[in-house]
Amino acid sequence: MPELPEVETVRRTLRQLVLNKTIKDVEVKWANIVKKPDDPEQFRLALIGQTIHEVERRAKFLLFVLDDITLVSHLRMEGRYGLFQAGEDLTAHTHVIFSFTDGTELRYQDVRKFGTMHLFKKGTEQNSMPLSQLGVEPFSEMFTVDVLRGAFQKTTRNVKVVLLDQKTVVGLGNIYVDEALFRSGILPNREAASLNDQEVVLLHKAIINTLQEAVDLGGSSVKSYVNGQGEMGMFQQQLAVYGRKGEDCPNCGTPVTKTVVGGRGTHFCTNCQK
DNA sequence: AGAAAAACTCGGTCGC
DNA sequence: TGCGACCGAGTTTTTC
Repeated sequence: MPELPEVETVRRTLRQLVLNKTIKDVEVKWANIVKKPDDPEQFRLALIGQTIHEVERRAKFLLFVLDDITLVSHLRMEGRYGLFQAGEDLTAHTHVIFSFTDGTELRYQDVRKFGTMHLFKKGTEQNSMPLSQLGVEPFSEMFTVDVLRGAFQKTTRNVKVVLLDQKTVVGLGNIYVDEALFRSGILPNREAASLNDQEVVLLHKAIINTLQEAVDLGGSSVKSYVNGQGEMGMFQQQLAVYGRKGEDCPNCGTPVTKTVVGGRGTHFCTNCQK
């Protein structure tokens, strides 16, 4: 579930909790979370003694910047981080534990075990998967109307699929794609190349506004998401169509429709979106 | 080359 | 109640 607003909120809340802490030990309880290096013991040894200098975000990835390595972490559907005291009872689904020298622990919990962690020599993380193919950040000045228009014009895919593809603009997932398309009055299954200039401008603005408002409200707690301090987000209350099949469109009152587009559950208003 | 499809990661849920 | 099939989100890999 975590898309850009949720990951950004986790980053901000977690940052205050772990900055300047030094890793004393690491316990990997579910090895498949760790994708690089292959061997969880190498992962552990590389992290011991490292201090967290910054927590950054790229697309939907969290980056823990350490002394000379970067830990790249993706929460996928239900991954979450929390700070605990050493010795506190282990909560269910705890798969990786970072113990700090001050007696606290950063624990990674993930019911689905879909999350991933990669270690890189600091500065090399952008050059290889999973970060190397990512498009522009939506809040960056690099995200222009022209970038969006260019991506739309060169494809036969529908607009929702293009927006979910992280190679153009990053950070949108199923929730915020549906919301941004609703705000711009565009049907999700429209062929991307069929959008006119005005529609691209509206959509560009809607993407930025939707994500920014969601960040401002701490993300959307649709299923299990909480931030680094265990708090829920508030943006789920602002969702116009996502997860609201059959409910009244907030704009016109028409019941919200749910279909499948690009293999994903897709919500929209047949009256407001063309 | 680009796009579509499949694979991958799992526990929860559904239907029989 | 048991159990296999299926679902889902985001990404990577494979196939077309």
